[in-house]
Amino acid sequence: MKSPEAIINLFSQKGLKITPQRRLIFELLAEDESHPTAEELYQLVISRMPDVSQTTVYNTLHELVALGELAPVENLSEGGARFDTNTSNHHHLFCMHCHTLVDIERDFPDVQLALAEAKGYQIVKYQVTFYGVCQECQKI
Amino acid sequence: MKSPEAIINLFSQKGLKITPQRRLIFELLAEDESHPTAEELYQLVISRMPDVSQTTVYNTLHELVALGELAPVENLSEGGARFDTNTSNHHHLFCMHCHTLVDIERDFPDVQLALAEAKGYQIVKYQVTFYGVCQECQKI
DNA sequence: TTTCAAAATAATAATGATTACTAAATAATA
DNA sequence: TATTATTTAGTAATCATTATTATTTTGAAA
Repeated sequence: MKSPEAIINLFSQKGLKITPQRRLIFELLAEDESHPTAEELYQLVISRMPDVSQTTVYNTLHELVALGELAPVENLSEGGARFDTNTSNHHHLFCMHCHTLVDIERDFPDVQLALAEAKGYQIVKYQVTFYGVCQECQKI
Repeated sequence: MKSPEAIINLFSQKGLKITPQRRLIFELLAEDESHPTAEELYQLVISRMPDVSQTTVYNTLHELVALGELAPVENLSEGGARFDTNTSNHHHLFCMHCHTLVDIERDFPDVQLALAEAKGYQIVKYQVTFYGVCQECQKI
């Protein structure tokens, strides 16, 4: 995700206010690659600023998604929706055992649908998800 | 999905009982390609057999998934998890506007990760999802 | 066929994630 | 500094799903 400063500028431009709670959330997300759920982020937040409410976390996540700086991720794990701080088009590696999600920064240029195959859909993007078992879970 | 008769045999073999409710669910799913949610299937069910409970629908869906005859689908729409009656490895076309999901029966043989790219994961399968706008939604 | 144990059903309550609501606190601007 | 719109925390409400339980039904055995 963009730096906290960049996000702060964006929020200011849109007339959204900068609060200490939001500052902290921006900082936590800037260094995050774990595709956290709202709850996971909330736990992180209150470990540093104990009185922040869930509402604030949900609210800020929604603002970030609305601004296109954060993306909801399709996922199959429990515990709620996950968010991706990497909003560029990329792909995923999913551990079917522990539900960890890892980014893959590589293109698959041959993934193309012929016009007939697209069934009238106007294609915007595609996403490849690899399902497997991560190194840790293979040991178990 | 397999024919109702085939599913009935499977259930019998496993010691699961065949009820009129389950018969109906098997029939509805056999001819379904809409990737329904539990709720959507429940509505279909009660339109034909009004006293069936949600519990029964959820329960039967779970049994089918446990037997590998039905697959939960990753999805980004609201209204709960979707189920796929096509359990073979295939790909999807998703309308970002109306959230319709359509199967694509074609392979992308070049989607392969080199050992280093797999980051220690043991890959089981991969799934390509195309995001776009369906023909109906383009008109709006 | 009747009997019977195991399984399934319907109804209901409980849970977990998320959204809605609201009064009080705060940020940003004049 | 005063003002006003926004944000916050707390709470209740909602939606999808799971758990619980008493009753009913299935399917196999007598």
